[in-house]
Amino acid sequence: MAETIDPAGAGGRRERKKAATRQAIADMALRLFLERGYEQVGVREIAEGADVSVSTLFNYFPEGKEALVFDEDASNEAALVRAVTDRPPGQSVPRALRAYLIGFVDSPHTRDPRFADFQRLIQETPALREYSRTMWLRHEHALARALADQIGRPPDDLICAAYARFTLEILTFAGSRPDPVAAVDQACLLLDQGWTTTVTRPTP
Amino acid sequence: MAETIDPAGAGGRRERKKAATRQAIADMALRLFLERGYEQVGVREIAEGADVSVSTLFNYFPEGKEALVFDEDASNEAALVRAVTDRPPGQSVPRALRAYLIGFVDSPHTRDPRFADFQRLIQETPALREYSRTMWLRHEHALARALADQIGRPPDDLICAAYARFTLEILTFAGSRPDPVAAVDQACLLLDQGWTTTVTRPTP
DNA sequence: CAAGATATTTGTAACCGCTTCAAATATGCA
DNA sequence: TGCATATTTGAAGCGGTTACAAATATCTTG
Repeated sequence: MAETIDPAGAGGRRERKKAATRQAIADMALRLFLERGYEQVGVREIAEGADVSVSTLFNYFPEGKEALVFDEDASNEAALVRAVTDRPPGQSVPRALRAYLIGFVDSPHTRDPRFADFQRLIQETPALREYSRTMWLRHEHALARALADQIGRPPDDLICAAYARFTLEILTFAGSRPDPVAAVDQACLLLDQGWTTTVTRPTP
Repeated sequence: MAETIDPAGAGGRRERKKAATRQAIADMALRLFLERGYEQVGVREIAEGADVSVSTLFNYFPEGKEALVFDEDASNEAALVRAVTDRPPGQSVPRALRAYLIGFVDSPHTRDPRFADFQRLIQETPALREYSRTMWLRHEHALARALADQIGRPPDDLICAAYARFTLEILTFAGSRPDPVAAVDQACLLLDQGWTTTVTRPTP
């Protein structure tokens, strides 16, 4: 089959070149997007700038133009779920999630001015906003199941599903606000009440 | 200037023809979409079927292909806001909104099989789901202001904004569920708690 | 009703994102 | 070295969308 073993990480020359090419494309894309705006830069131009053909570009990013921006961003699902399951003892689920969400809008990484530009680009570009939200919302099921598991309800429990959806939606909401940290805070407060009072009751 | 007075409704021959053309386009589009699926039908074919040029089609629907499906749907903002402001005395805001939302997923209109097909088309087509949600979310600001107004907080109050966003998001959430009525119900329950306990406190 | 001012429709050409495909080209390996 | 396999490439094309100028239809006014 494909893939001669090549254990753990970057081995052959081939792999290295591939990684470099991918990087070159993503870098050029982001550079141009930040310079002149997402819509003002064509995929042909990016390919040109990265010195590859358009075919190659799409070979590396089959998910489309938007994906060029989110290369190696890939917020991972495991961490989200762990935030719930591995929370310090005594800490409530809403608290744990709040802490996790706050990390996205207020952390050392967030205060890097380059990250601010990046964030602004996404927020200003509807296509990127949508794409970002869609990616993030992919974790809905996993979160819902984790929540249900925590309180001993069936994996498809409606309350858990709704709470998961809303929780994830908090980030998109916050992103559209002048003060994202405050927004996350208030939105969490809102959901917190509903969760605790609803969950401490028996299943309907 | 433009528009000789022409009070209240359909006057000249021109207006009538325009309305007819628009209708013909939208009808043909929906017919084909339902028959063979949104992605399997090209805009050129729709124009052909409605006996207009592609230019004309886009002249009537500059918002793009998706808009062909939502012609004269246009859920109106006024009704949403009124659901809050004109609610029966003694009824809470969450109750009023719940009733309004339930109307979307459970009403005589909803049980028309043609509407079910329509709904299924949207739900099955990512582009249409997105478009629909975006349209619906346009009312966020109006709802948030109405809410703030009801409880005497500043128009840009964060809790009101969050509550408005989540409330509107309920419909998209419900749409993705096997039993939308139950979903609306549970989601409303969740938000209800947060609203009442948060709102009955003084501004932070 | 004839004209002229306006609005609408049309065809054409083109751009953009994206896909397909077969022909190079590069790489890894025996 | 030579062959199998990956990768890259260019060209051609599709579907959505826009720009534009040339027809065509409608309305208005004399």
